[in-house]
Amino acid sequence: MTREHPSNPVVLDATARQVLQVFSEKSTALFAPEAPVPDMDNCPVRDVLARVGDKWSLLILVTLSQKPHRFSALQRQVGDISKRMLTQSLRMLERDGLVSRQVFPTKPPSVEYALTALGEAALVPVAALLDWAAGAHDDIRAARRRYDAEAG
Amino acid sequence: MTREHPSNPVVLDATARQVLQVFSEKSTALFAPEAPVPDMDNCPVRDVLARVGDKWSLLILVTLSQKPHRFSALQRQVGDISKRMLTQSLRMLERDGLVSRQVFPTKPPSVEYALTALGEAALVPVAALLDWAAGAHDDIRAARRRYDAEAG
DNA sequence: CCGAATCCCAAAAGATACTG
DNA sequence: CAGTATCTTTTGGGATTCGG
Repeated sequence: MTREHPSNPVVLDATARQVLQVFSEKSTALFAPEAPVPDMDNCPVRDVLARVGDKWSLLILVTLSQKPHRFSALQRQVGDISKRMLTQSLRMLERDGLVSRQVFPTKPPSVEYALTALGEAALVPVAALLDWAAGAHDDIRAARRRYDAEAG
Repeated sequence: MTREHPSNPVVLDATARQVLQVFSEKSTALFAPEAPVPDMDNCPVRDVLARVGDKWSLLILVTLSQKPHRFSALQRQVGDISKRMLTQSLRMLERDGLVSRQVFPTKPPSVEYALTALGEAALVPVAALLDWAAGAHDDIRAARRRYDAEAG
């Protein structure tokens, strides 16, 4: 399988590329005299990738995409997540407007978490990425075997 | 802006959802008596998300999508990445078959990194995700302001 | 039942110095 | 130039305890 240089010129469109420039915070870090805030707030990609990349957020979003869940039900469904991380993850998702939190002042109280419209929209490109990942998995494993074989 | 429950039933297709089930390694962890390998190898999603989620891989892939780069050029382009992390990230990307590494035994030696066909293919769904992130950024920031305002 | 607060460990990643 | 080796700092995340 002799691999030639892929010469397709462009993969990313202009928007994506520009967005990724912002992904690196170097420029603002260099220009800021006192670096007021490492402005995570100004970078859309870091925002979204921070959620996609962490261990639990995606799993929570997917679970909620099936139906709204209460805290404990959510924990059981996800399985091996601690209350601490579940709370923490939910707070971040709620803060970003991807998940809604509604308290029912019953006794004992119950809290219901659900996806917002924004949260559902987020899952669309994420699902596309996962589909690609599923399809490319064999290629990746093959590449990995090759690599590990020739250079242990 | 009163937000009602989003009631669109399905966001993820079957493949994506099934794939995400595997994302959690709980089941295998529970069933394995001695847990031989936490089989990262058998989970396509963890594989790909591990790359997408970390700080540098995406930036490297995008930089390489413009043209092949040598090691130092790549480091300068990315900006604030250390040689250590650049090496480490490149090794993972190479191992997964997303990036190729070609050594020219000149003196001093030079090494050229480039995207493989698989690497370029990966950028397609990634770009879609980034586009969504760029579009949703305003909504996310707005949600964040609201959240921080009402519950400092 | 839902969560906040604290402690503590292990992994990730930056800084620095050295090598073929 | 293109890394490797080592050290230190930072972060993520589990366990436990407490409160509303």
